[in-house]
Amino acid sequence: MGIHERKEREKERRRQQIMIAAKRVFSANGFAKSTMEDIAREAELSPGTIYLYFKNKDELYASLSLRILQYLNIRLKHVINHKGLEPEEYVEALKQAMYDVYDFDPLIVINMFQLQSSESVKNLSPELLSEIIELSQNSLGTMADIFEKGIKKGIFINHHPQAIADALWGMFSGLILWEESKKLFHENKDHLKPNMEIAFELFTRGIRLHQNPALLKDVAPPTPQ
Amino acid sequence: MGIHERKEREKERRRQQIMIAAKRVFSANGFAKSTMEDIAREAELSPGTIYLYFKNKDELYASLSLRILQYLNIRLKHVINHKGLEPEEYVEALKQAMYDVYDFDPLIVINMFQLQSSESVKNLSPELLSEIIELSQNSLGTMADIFEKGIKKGIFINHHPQAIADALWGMFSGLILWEESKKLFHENKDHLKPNMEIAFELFTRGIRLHQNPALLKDVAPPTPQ
Amino acid sequence: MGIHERKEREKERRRQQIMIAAKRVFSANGFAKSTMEDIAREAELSPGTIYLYFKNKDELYASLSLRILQYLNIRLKHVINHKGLEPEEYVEALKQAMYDVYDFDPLIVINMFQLQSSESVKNLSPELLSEIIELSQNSLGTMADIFEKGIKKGIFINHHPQAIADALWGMFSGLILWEESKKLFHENKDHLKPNMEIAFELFTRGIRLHQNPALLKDVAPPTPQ
Amino acid sequence: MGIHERKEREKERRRQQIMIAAKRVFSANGFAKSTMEDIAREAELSPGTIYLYFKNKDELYASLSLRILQYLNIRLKHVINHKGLEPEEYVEALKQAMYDVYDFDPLIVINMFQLQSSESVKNLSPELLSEIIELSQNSLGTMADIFEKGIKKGIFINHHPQAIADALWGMFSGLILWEESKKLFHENKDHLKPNMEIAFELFTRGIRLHQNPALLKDVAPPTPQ
DNA sequence: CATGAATGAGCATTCATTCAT
DNA sequence: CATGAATGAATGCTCATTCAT
Repeated sequence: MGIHERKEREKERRRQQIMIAAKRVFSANGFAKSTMEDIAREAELSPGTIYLYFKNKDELYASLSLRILQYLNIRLKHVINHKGLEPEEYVEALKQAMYDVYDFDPLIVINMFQLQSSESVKNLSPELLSEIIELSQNSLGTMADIFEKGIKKGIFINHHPQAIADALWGMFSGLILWEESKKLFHENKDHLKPNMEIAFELFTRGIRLHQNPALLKDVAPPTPQ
Repeated sequence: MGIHERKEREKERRRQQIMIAAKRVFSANGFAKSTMEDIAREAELSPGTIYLYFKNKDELYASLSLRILQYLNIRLKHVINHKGLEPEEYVEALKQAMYDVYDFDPLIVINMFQLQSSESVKNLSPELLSEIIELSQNSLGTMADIFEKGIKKGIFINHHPQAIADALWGMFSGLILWEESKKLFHENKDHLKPNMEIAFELFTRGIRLHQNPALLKDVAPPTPQ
Repeated sequence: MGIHERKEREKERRRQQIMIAAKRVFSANGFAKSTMEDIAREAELSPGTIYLYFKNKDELYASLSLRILQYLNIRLKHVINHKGLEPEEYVEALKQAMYDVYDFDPLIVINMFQLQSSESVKNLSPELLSEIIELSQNSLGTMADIFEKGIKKGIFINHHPQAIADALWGMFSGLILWEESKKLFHENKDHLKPNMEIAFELFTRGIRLHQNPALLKDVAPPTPQ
Repeated sequence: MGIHERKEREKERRRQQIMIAAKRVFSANGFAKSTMEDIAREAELSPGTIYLYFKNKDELYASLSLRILQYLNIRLKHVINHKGLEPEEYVEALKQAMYDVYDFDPLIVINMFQLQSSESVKNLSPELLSEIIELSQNSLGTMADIFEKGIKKGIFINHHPQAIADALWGMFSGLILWEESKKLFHENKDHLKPNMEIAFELFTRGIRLHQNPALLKDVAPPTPQ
């Protein structure tokens, strides 16, 4: 391994170190209430060092979104590359991929929505911004591909695949956000996984054209009162 | 009407005026990048005046969430108070209520999640905070009540009603957020309503134990290829 | 006097107060080593207040140059408006005007040259910049007009009037700068006035076509040794 | 040549390399807006290396002034050592020396005045400071010697020679500064040399007791209007 | 009540300087 | 010697908040 390559690797490690610290701080305090010094302290670096790796606070923030998108994208690629599965199996794999994304970084999905500020977008380098855009398009596109398989096979409901993908992703991220805010206000323990399980089940039931009676066995209707 | 009452009314009008301005500014720039002066200018008031009506920036921000929750709560009360409907009809009314919430204030749902910061919560008056908590619990509880009706009647899938309500709310707000961020990055026109329509359809299909063949007529499966 | 007018006047007073403080601080420490807090302290104001009156440090700095240019311009206008003088008398009045400029603000002429940085220019508002440019052109133009009178009358040497004006202004400001730096290094007391007196005498002797023997009486050549 | 001597020479080359880069950067951006990294990049060295040759930014800056003073001093020594010239010829040689200084480093004369900051002086090593002081005294003294010759011969006006030298130096450096600032603001092309030519002519006319009619041939008065 | 000028603590960012390699 | 990553103190600037009018 050349000296250049080692340096490059070291540099990447630093970026990761900073991003991990930033994730923690932003997740705990939100963007506005997190200071670069907080993040530096968490990363056990000096404030100046952070600016060697990230142009500014907004860009550091956005990089966290990029990171989760990259992971999502990779996981989705894996799913779609797994040939010869039935549509139902693809959806199951998709669900698992999304769970993994959640496990990879439960809170950070929130951040993607905080990029909502057009002021923030101004501070991002065009490269970073376009990378985020491309990855999010790719990811949703891959999800849509999965649904398209089922629709073509006549197993899933005949809606525009992209709309189905949007609905799933919206539900997924919305639930995470929702649980987070419940945690904040209601101090409830995280029962997100179970909730998400239910949501996914409802969703996949919803897209199937023909319900599988076997799936209903656990949810037999109560005796009407 | 007494003079006191008139004053009270006038005061409330001012609060509304400020909140409307705040909504616009926060929606456009996010919490961190919005200044009190921006809001004051938008409200055609002086910065000082805002502090006569709201304790601080965090509280003004949180008040927006309270407002949408109040509206949601009222609409949900209306639904549940409408006696004698079938569960399916309740769900349909619920959907309509949520659309109305979205129409009432399309962007502000986002704000509720920006309260994520525990730093922000510290700056809220206990009254405001508990009001928010109570209203959100009430709202979700009412939604759960609706689903419970269907479950008891054996029409809906037998899951904990609260979990179903959470899933629906997560999906609803997640979609709004998702569409917002798409607007920002992809400059797409808002096809949120259609997307939300599809999402709700999938969701309600998912909770029903027996699919209504009539509902499938528009979505007949394509001839398998 | 209307309330608006009084406010305007108050505002102008503040600007002056800040500029006086800024002049002192910049003169003592130079641009780089002067901090906005230093200036605020000197002005007995808070740092934030300065930014209500000046966009940034560069603009505050440049405003000092504008101020001296405004004064110079006014004084020069007075000279040229004084009709019916002989060219020699105009030059004498010009000299006096420049002395007054020097008395008005001995050190600040220096600042005009520190604007030398193109980086600084980028931070100036276009209005301020163009005002500075216009005033300096006006001032030099007026000076040139004075020399032109003498040239037309055949009393002064026939050079382009603007070049003569440039030479005079260069000499004037150069001497101030030179004395300043001598003060710094040599800790000499200010004998600028006498030096400037001599410089002006040499200069005016230089532009006259026919020397007035009377003027030489004080400077009779020493007996050759 | 010993190995030590070669090393010494190599070291000196590096110092020159850095100073040339520093000159460019400081001239373009001024002291405040120039960073050590800018200079390092311009010198194709690393920031750390600069500190092997210069104690700090202020000292690097001051060294530029020292350099020009050294050159000026050498040139002036040459003039005064040229025995047997007439005073007029000495002045002509002096003028040429100053032009050469200007050619050697047109912009850097400016820097000498930026040392105006007493804060900067604090950061200089006493040796450097005293060297600057000594050289500037020497240079001006040498110039004074030249004028003294003419005064003693009864050719030049009988003023204190040092005052005449100051006037000339002030005029010279002031013109450079003035042209520089005109370049910045007015975007004029550099007609400094012609302007300086005129200034010198006026000056030397001014110091001569008896005007040489031959010198006026190019500047015959226009026919009075 | 309303104002908006003033505040000053707070923060993002810079950059001269250092030092391990 | 040379490097350049890391430092962290310094500083320009912002902006939530106050308060005299």
